Amino acid sequence: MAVELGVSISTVSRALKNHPDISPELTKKIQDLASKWNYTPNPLAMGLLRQQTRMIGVIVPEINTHFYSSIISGIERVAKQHGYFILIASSNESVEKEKEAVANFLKARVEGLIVCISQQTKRVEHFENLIAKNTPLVFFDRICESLDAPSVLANGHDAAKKIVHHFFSNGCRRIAYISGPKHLNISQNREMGYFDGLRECGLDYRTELLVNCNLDIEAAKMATRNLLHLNDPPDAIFGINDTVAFAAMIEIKNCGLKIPKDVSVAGFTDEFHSIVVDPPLTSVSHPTLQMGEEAANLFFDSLQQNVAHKRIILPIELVVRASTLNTKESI
Amino acid sequence: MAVELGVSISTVSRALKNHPDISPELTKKIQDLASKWNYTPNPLAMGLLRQQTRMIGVIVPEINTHFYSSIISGIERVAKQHGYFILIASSNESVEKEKEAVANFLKARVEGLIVCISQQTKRVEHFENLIAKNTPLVFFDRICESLDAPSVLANGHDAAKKIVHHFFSNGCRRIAYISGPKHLNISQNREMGYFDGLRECGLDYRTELLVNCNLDIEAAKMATRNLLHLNDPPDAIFGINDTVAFAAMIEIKNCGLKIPKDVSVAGFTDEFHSIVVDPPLTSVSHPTLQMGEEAANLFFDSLQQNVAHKRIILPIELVVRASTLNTKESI
DNA sequence: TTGAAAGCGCTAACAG
DNA sequence: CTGTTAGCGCTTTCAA
Repeated sequence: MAVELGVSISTVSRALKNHPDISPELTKKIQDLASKWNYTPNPLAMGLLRQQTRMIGVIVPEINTHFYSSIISGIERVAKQHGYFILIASSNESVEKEKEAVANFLKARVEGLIVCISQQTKRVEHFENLIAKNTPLVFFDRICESLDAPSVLANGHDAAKKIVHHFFSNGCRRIAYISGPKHLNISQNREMGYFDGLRECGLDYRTELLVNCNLDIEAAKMATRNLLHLNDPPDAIFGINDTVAFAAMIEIKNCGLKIPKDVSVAGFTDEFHSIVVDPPLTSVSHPTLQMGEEAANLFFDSLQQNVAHKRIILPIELVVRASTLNTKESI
Repeated sequence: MAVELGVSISTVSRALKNHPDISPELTKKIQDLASKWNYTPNPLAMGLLRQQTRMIGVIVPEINTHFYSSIISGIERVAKQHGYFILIASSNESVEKEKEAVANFLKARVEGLIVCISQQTKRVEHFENLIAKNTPLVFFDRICESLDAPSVLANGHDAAKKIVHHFFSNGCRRIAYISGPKHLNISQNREMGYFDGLRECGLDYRTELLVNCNLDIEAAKMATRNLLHLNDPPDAIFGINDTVAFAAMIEIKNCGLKIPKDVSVAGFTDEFHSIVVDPPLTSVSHPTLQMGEEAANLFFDSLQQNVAHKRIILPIELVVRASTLNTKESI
């Protein structure tokens, strides 16, 4: 401490925060010395005193996908504005790892959590505990419907509906949807949109064209293969996310079929990857950065407990590219 | 504290760490109560006492790319094994943001840093300071050659050489290399490999076929366009990383040329994206997860200061796919 | 075998 | 205007 070179310890503390009680000259002298030694207050001491760590725990199913890593970017950006750091853990789609991550974060005394639940997560005691303890908790994308917590989602219902309409107006009549695990809200929302879309287009819902599969490449490839081997195979496939959409594209090509001539494909995907695949993929924009930012905003809102638990539903936009642009013979 | 329900505060502390001085029964009683209340020691108090935070700062140019996010995964994995957390900041390829991140991490009292420098970074005082203060510092992928710090790299020299040889044996004779900023070690290493490869194949180095560009999509597209508009345009392009390789693919197609018939393409890319583009991209495997793990290992080595500063060079592997498989007419 | 007390770095009453 | 003191939660000598 700068005690040595002037006065007492608390004077320094006060001077550093421009306390009006300290004489301007002294204040200046102390501040100069502090910046010369580039002193910064020890956050551990502060944290201990105030019982706050200025850290947020973030749990995602995977770190190394564009989707989650851009959401993390978004969270990081607003966390930084508030002078907070984020700690990141990935559940690898496993409930056990998710629970473990929650426990670790609690040990580390994060001030709250921002999470996207794992594919496996059905029981949610580990989150109920947090809510009971009044720990700020925000969900994004995949949320726990049973829990009263703030959350951010993309409008999957609208997305699926728009895609069905788009397929229909390009002549597709046997529209398939590869969905995720049934219990996930994202699966359900998009399913509802799919149903509504079909109905509005006057198409019948055919059970075999809606498949639920795990959200990984292999499962999605398998699902695609099964669809293509139906007696009356689909002429369009909508994938619940980019993993699924890309897997479907790979598999369609493997079967010697052409996109979009034989099968149209669309999915939820980010700009860059949609362009880079061939043919460019018609997709619904996933507003990832914004989702991260909104999630972080909700987090800081609930830190200050100044709001009811909001659910933010982000609008999506259909971006039409070559993977669906065709006129099917059935027209 | 569990003082209330038994004895004194230091007894509890000891019991929790199975100190031999405490009677077994008391120990058990205390531990039971602790786990019932699920007590965990406050890391802030511990940190304050021991002057350690068990946090590592990680700085990457971007979070939301597969390359960096998988490296982060790798770092996270071994950090977790050591009971450490990682804090992440992205420089967005800007030196200023990089410096800011270093300063923030220092304020947060991380125990050290693991970093991949930004594209802009030429002057490195902000890192020299760390080394002077004996703060553990590890570089990966893009390193500061002038600094004596442990680091992990992929073998870019070997990669470039292998790619040139592969191009050559498929009949390519006008092999271009789109490199990054000259001052980056990754640009240089791959350039050297490019030169060596050309020499070994008996090809002349032609200045106009080696271009340095910034590592973003637009710059890479522009560089590709320029190459394609040469009087004697290349019949093969090697991109320094995936951003560049994909940008080149997009641009080649935009010009109405076929891959690989007119121009072969290869780059440094991860498995998944290489497969998903069309045609599948011949590429050098980027051992990202491993790079992250090794970086973290080096970090913990230098925390215990028990080693000389190592440089780890990870082997790479050429994976041949359709983007280069052809027989050029010149054969 | 256990308790008391100091101290990690800092802030904020409370005194002067 | 400035100094003293207590205390945030914990470990660790030093005493008992």
